[in-house]
Amino acid sequence: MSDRRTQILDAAATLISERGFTSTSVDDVIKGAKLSGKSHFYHYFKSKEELGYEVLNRQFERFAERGLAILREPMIDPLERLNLFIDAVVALQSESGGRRGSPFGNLAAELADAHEGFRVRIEAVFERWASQIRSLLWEARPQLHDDVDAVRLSRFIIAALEGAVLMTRVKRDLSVLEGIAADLKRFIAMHIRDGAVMQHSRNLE
Amino acid sequence: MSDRRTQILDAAATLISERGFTSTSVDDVIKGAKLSGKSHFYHYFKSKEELGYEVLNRQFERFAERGLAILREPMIDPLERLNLFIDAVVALQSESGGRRGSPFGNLAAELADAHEGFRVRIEAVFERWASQIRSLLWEARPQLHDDVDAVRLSRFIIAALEGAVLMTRVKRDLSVLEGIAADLKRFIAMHIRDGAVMQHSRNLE
DNA sequence: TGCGCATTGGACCACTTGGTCCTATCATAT
DNA sequence: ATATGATAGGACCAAGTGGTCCAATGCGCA
Repeated sequence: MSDRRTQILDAAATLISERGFTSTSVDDVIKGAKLSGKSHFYHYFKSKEELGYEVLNRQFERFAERGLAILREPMIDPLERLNLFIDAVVALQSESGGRRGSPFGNLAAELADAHEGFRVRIEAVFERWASQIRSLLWEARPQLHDDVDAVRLSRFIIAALEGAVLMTRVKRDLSVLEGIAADLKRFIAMHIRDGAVMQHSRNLE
Repeated sequence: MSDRRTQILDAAATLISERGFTSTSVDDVIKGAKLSGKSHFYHYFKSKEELGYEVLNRQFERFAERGLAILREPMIDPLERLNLFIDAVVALQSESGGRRGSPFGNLAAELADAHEGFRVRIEAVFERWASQIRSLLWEARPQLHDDVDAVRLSRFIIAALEGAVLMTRVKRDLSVLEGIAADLKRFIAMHIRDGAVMQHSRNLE
């Protein structure tokens, strides 16, 4: 992929995460990516919409590198991985100083009702995310109560994190996210079978 | 307050909850409220911004009627009230068929970073909401573990509900919200002191 | 040398945005 | 009778929107 293209995508990603999709104009993106003019932009993207879709994809891939990779890590106890994943979400949010949360949550709230194309794509993002957590829970099932509903629990985790990121943004206070993350871990721990021990943390002791 | 004013506010509230604040134009509101023209609108509101603020206030008051009133209900066991409150949020969402969630969550995601005026007002809404839950938890403290942190727990409840509403909107599936609501109740129940019983449900048996 | 893509730069398009201003009509309360 | 506020309707504004088109340059690759 050409250099310019990614440059445009990066600039757009920043702007969209700051101001939302509708409030980010093509001219803003052009300024942000230091292009010479409209023709230059439309040389790479056929419309603003297409730009948005590609930004969404890229953002997901980036997030996948950091967040989902942790969920898949084969050498660590699955439930331990889940905690690390939650920590990663907190860390990601910290980087922007508590502002601009998960780019998916933002776009979801902005466009879920208004723009079907985006809604479907965001749904797919959440689904891949959820399925990764589900398979992790499946892997951890020896340590979990028999009645744990992986579908429901995975949704709960995502919802709690998205909600936490949103509140953190509104309150401009990272400790909100930290507190919720800690509670979420406790909620997950609630599903652990009595007497079950994390396999890896035991080895480490 | 004049009839027209509330008519405009109602139309605006609907439009904003459907398409967001930035994507709702003054002309849209004028059409929605069946006004004769711009001058008619600006006869009642000095700017679109002011309109937005008043819509936010109204929406909060309306929500307060339904949701917060339940939290205050003096004749019901506090923890039972909390469950009823969660049910009310689910019911509210059901009315719009799983679409357009909490108007605060929507506006929060859209404007928290971009528009300080809205951010502050939304923060105030969440705070009043949280404080109502906090005082409920305080009331319920005889039934709760000593180490329950009311501030954190109240935030967790709000975050989980906001996140749940968001996911429900994205997935266009009300059962998502219902599942998360059920899990949230279980999480709250986790904080109940061993042997404690809900005062009122006992009376009813 | 020439082909094709990348880049530059700007004119231009129809349309929408929030907002102002002006005039005129109508009812109601003083 | 008169002032006040609601209603109506339209002209107008500067600025911004996404998007098109064109002409002229680079620039490397065959």
